[in-house]
Amino acid sequence: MGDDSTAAREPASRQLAQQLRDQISRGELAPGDRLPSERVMAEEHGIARNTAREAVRLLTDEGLVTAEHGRGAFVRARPRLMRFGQHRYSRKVREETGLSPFHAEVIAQALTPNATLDRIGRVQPPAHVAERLDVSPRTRSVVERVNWYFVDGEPVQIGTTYIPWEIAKATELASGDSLGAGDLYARFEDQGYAITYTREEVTARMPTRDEARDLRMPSGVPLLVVTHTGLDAQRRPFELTEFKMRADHSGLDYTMKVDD
Amino acid sequence: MGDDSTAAREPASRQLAQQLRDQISRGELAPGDRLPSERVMAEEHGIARNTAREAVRLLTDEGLVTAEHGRGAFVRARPRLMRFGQHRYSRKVREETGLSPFHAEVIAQALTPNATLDRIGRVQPPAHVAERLDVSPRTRSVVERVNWYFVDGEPVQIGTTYIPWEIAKATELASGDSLGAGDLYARFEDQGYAITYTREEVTARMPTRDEARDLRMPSGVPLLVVTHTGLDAQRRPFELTEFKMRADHSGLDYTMKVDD
DNA sequence: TAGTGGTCTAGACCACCAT
DNA sequence: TGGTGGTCTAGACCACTAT
Repeated sequence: MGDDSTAAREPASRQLAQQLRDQISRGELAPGDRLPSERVMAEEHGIARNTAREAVRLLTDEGLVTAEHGRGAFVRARPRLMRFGQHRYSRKVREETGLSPFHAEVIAQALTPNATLDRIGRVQPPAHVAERLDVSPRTRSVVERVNWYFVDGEPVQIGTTYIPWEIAKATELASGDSLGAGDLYARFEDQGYAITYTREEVTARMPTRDEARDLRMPSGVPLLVVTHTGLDAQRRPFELTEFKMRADHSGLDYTMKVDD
Repeated sequence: MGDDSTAAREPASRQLAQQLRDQISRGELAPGDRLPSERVMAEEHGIARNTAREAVRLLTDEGLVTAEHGRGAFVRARPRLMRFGQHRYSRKVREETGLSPFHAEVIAQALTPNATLDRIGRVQPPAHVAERLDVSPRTRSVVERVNWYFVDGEPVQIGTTYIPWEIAKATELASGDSLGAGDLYARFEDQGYAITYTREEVTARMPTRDEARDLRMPSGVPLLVVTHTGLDAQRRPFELTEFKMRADHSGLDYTMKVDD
């Protein structure tokens, strides 16, 4: 802060946190650098280790720093932000590359994508899914496909796709077999559902412990939750995917026409 | 957890946190309920107060609980989520209601909106703004308008709008006077810029201390950051607004046509 | 093995809120 | 005033990483 009378009223842990924040913003501590150890900072500032520890915690909660057990606390390097927009559903992209939207987007950024089908089954849809897909929530009437998405080997997104059973049955969409060229949306087109509109509902929240573990998320990183509904030319919904993305790796970028 | 061998390996603070999580998800602790005090939980579980405190902290970091100094720790009530979409820029909505996009949206949800112009000035645009507005970053060539948005008296969004000086000069856009009927986008239309396309870039991150204070954000709530660019029919950018929204109050809801 | 962060103890005092 | 969360101390042992 610089102002003595103000600083003196601040708890020691916050003063130390502010000092570290300043060093980071001035570049004295660069991304990837290790902070002094808690014990060292405690001794240097004449405070208890727990107080220094609290300072580091404040910074990890802000997403500025990540602590690694046994190694130290490091200034977070901002990974390249991948931006996903509505053109990931483009037919042209699909036909020209034969790739899924995710693969096309990641390759376009000169990184290495990978996706795996983690789980597939026939389930009762959650209420918000049933509502958007216009199916009954009380029957096992949708196929659920859980996909994990990786960039350079690191998991960055988990996508759960729900497809009405009437559409998916007797196709690769329900069987778990390879989806073939053009991936998911090409198979929908085979069934007469060409994706024409997409509704994207976006929220953010902190991950649960399980989500943080699955996506190897450092603390202080929120989850971006995108509920995507695929609609055909008649605006009939035929597919819903809920994406959970690490907000430090992924963002969204939509360009759309404004309603009249 | 229920599984002794697993639970025994979990630290006491996490075990207590999990127990509280379970009580919340079972409804035994309902939104708004106060948790037992740290001292009470410590005694009941035969642990130190700091250990019970750590359990509560884990829950606040997940956004499940908020602690209030001197009062207690409470199960967070999920406020109604407001959804903002591209129709907030609709000319029809504007002309029929005479309201700004924000006002129209909040009133539609039966809540009370309020917005104030906090600051206005002529500045050098930040690099990402200059790039998107296609103006030079080295001159004081954009008007910056900082608006605060309130729902039922609570601040929920801060929007910073940048307008090229050539467009804003000699209009209410630059003077800080009332914008009149139809608000911002009606004034752009006066200048020959009818909003036709909108580009919306969405990311999420934890708030800084200042942002958390300004928006009175409890810990464990991320910030949704939306960079909106307004484009006319020729896809010329004429305005950029960066919204910072409390992710627990606001979400986004876009429906758009998929690119060919 | 030495050094790091992760967890925990058993206290203490302060700041805030309700009564 | 008594109870709450917020901060702090001065230790301790454990779990993990690197050498």
